[in-house]
Amino acid sequence: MTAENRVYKPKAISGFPEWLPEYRVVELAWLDRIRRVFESYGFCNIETPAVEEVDALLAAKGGDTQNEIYVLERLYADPVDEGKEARLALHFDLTVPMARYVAQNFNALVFPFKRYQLQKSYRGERPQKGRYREFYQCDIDIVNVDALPLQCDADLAAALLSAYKALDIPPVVMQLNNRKIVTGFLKGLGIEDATLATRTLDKLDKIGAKGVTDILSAAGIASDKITACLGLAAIRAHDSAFVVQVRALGVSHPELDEGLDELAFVIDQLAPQFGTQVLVNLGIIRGLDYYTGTVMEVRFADTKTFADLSIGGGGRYENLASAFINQKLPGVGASLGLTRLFGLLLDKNMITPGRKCPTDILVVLPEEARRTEAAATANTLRARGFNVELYHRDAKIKNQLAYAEKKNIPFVWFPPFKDDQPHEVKDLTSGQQSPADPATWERNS
RNA sequence: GCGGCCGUAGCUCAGUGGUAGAGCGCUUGGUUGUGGUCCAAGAUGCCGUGGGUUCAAUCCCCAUCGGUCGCCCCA
Repeated sequence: MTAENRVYKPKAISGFPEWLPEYRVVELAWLDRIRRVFESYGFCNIETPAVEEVDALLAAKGGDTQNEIYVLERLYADPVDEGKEARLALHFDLTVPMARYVAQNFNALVFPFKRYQLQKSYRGERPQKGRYREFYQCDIDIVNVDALPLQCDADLAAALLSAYKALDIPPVVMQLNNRKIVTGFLKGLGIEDATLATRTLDKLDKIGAKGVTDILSAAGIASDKITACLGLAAIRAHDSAFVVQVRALGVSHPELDEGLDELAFVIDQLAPQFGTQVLVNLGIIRGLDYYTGTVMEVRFADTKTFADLSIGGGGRYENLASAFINQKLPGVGASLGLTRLFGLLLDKNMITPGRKCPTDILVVLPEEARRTEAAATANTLRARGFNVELYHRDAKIKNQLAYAEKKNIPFVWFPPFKDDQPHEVKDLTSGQQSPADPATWERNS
């Protein structure tokens, strides 16, 4: 082995998934179906650049996402240019770019603005199960000026859940809550540090009631208040029956009342269409601080098989674009985590692979002297809408057939091997072969 | 940013202090124009990288890089 034929051994870059053609074709089909569902609810598509200005991302930051931002730089940047151009970074979600887009095109858009985006997002974090550094997000949002009717929360949740239902995946459940219920409840109890309390309650499933109690009592919260919080977080319902259960805890606050009314409205809108696929779960909080009302989270119904990973979610935000425009723009948005969803199912061998190539017909090359003729046959078939490959070299028929077999090409076309011989087509599934005319042949003839 | 485990052929993995193997895959052949099976032959490895211990390291020790799982946070 000499230095010159030494290869750079390729390796997978952790967190940047890529699939084989037979799986990519499935992913593409899913993207198509999701798109169809979103459009069926009247959402229009936009695409924003992979990058935003760093300052724009930071201005609208939500949570701790800023330390996950990938910054763009030139490998050999000219020091003279330094500082002349705004620093760019890859977007970590699609909500911030959308907010910037809405602010920028404010006069040209019609409100309420309903849009979807199917694009990749980038996060510089340590990858692990179900977590990627480059991943598809299928985002839908509704944004309006000044006020956004609660009906939009229900519509958006319906559009999101319908997208999952359009895919060949195990059953999912959408869990719903309203931030105002949680914050109002905490205020009613007189708990000051709402952030700590909500964040801790959000981990209830993971660390258990004891874990939550330990953390909250260490923060100086009285045990009867902790018990009340745990009682709230334990409430589940498929309809507005949860309101009575919350009232029974004996806490009252105007914000709590507001949240209860809102969530009751949303669940009553969704229950007739989705039944038990929507679930009020007052233990769902979600991390992002900018949510102010409805929050939703989608998971597989079978939490044992798929861990308890969220495969999508979103919520209501009162003023998303305040960093970009002096207008009040409330919205509701959600994201379907396609890459996570796909990756989880792939791990479990639950994705049925598609074909390895789109080719419908392989045209056999009988011998070099008949190449022009065979190429003409291929073109005739292409013109009629078939996906056609002409075998790429003069080879034994056996090899040409084996190629078709390996690539899952369903039909092999035999042009004449001798003058005055008819064309023949072979169905590789059945093995049957019969004379055919390239100008008139149909698949199921 | 922190912790656990792991790095041997394209893939999945065995293995030994004296420089390596299997299965799958790949290439070719089993004659004249026909695949999947079967049979035969063949190619492919700085045993992640750097240092240390040793007569000798793929194996032991250290470091480093990479992978993976978890914490944090999130789709």
